[in-house]
Amino acid sequence: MEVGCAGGLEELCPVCGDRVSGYHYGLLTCESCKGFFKRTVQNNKSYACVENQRCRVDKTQRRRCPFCRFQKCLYVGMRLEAVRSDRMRGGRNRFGPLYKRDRAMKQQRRALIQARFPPLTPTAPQGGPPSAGGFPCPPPSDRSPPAAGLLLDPHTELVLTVPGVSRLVLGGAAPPLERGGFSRMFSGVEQLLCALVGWARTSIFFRQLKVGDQMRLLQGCWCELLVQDVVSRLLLQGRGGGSLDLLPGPEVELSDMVSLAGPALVSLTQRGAELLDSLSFLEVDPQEFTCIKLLILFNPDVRDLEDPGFVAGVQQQVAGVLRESPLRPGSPQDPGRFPRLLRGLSELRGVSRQVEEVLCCRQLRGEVPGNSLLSEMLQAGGAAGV
DNA sequence: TGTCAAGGCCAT
DNA sequence: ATGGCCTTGACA
Ligand SMILES: [Zn+2]
Ligand SMILES: [Zn+2]
Repeated sequence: MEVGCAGGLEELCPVCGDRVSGYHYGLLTCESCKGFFKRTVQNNKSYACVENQRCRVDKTQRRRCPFCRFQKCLYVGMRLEAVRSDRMRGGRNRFGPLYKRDRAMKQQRRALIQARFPPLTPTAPQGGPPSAGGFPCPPPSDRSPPAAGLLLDPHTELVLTVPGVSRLVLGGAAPPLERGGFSRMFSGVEQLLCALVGWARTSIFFRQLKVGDQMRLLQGCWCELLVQDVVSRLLLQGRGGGSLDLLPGPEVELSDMVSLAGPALVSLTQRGAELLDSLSFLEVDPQEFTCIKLLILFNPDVRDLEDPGFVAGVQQQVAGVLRESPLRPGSPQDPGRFPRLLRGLSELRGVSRQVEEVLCCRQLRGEVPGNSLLSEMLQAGGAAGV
């Protein structure tokens, strides 16, 4: 458990809460989680959880369930790529600059905080906000414009470029499925998933949840977020140009697709096309897409939430913004628009279920690498019965 | 040349 | 299998 060294950083390991010993595989962690992550990835170990993937991982219980420990490692952002397959020692990797920036950021923030509050600052993020009433910044009193501004986080406009995902998820399968096709898509999905987790964690409401609830929400909606992200990117990029060239997939004939990928992907492709059609007709704008993303994330129906009331509260607020937001400055509010958007959302959920099914099949065929975020998400979803 | 994250070692 | 401590080595 680490011999105590005075002074040093007062930072805690995001996985188990033990003392941090430096940057390891992408972020500050303790020595034991560093070793655990290394062993797991190097030896390609896979664990099973005898509970429901919800075990507490802290300094005293971290050895009890390696599955949940590793799941948390991935969740907090430890990077598989930082484990060297050639086992080369020493030197620096491509995360060096990231560590440097992170250090600078922390120091800057520390200085700022100390300047403001000389003696105080125990750095309290929040315990558990009660329910509906406890929103810190925006009392729902104000009218729509400021509320919208507070709800939308700055990462909204982040555009992720993930080659291959849009075509494979919504546009059917690329022909060379057997060699490289899926693994290319997998890596795209993995990156996107990682980015989506990062996006969620920038949300101020999301950060007020306990980590357990954060994970439960993401395990419940990762695939919907994935689909939504791809859809919104296609629509926002495609507007202005010819619409939706990507859709049937320029390279693959429908008949080829049936023989190559089976009917499941074809029906998925068609549903995806329908979804894109209806949303493109609605001309959903980026702000609305962000609201939809938040509605997807804050789903109070997810099982076993510790604080479903808070999640429901956020959901209602976001829905309110979406319902009342003044759309284009010129056009009047259309009272029928909000229901149509919700209808689109439920279509999206249907597509998501099919995508998840396809990915799940891939996993059963052993095509999804273990030790991946995608694999963890699929396992959690399957175990929960969704 | 010092730094410090990667991998290795080995008592527990 | 775990985790505290050791060695390595690209980069500044
Ligand atoms: Zn730890
Ligand atoms: Zn567990």
